[in-house]
Amino acid sequence: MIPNARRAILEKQADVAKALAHPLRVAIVEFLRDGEQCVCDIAEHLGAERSNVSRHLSVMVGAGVLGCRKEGLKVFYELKTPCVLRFLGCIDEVLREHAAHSAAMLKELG
Amino acid sequence: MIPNARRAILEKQADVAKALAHPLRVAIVEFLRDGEQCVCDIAEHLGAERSNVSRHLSVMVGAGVLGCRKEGLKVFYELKTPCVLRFLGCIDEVLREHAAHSAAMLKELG
DNA sequence: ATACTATGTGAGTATGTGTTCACATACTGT
DNA sequence: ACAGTATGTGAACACATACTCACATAGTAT
Repeated sequence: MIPNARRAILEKQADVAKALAHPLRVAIVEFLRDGEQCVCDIAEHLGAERSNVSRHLSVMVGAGVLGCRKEGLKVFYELKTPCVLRFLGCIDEVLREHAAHSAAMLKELG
Repeated sequence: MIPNARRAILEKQADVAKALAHPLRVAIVEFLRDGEQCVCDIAEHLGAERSNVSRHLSVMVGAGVLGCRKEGLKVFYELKTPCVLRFLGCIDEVLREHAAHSAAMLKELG
């Protein structure tokens, strides 16, 4: 049985993972790899609706993954910690491992 | 605009993140830190329904995060790569950063 | 064979999420 | 003041997800 305090932390941990649990959000994080960007440029880069991008961005801000800064009309979003990129690195490692395993299975079948 | 091949990869990356995007699944990964466990022991440890745990486990297997092994009546699940734990480490780092920022805000207010 | 245990799955329901549209807000510039 | 641009948000809808229950399957043991 898991104590109550632990459950609260588990939820926060899951929220951070959720922040990356959508293709557009992964793409946004990668686009922000080289520095802050405004909503309109992010939306154009993704080829997505601005209002939709705005929502995805606020999800990630809420989880603590992104920070933002207002400047005139525009709002610039940036990665809040570089470890988010290592995060993506871990994901890719899982995918590579998964792909390697599938390839081995295929070879096994002949 | 994002090319089609890239979109497919983004979905897989998001699926891996999704695999960790639930409190029970985070708890399962942490429980498997020290080695494989069967469904019934995982369910008991979490205080959750077996059928529910079984579903969560197959989500993670599908994403390439877990692997499983049958032995008699029981099925043992284990982490497929140690990088999943570094994954959790990154999450905790985001949370610490987030908490530190909130604490600084509070101090700012006096 | 029967009884028992561990696991997985179909169906149904409740809840959450993603997307779009229209509109509100906030700032810039004339 | 006005027009124009960037961003955010409420409402509505479609869709996905989580959970529970009941049941099926597969293995063990007597």
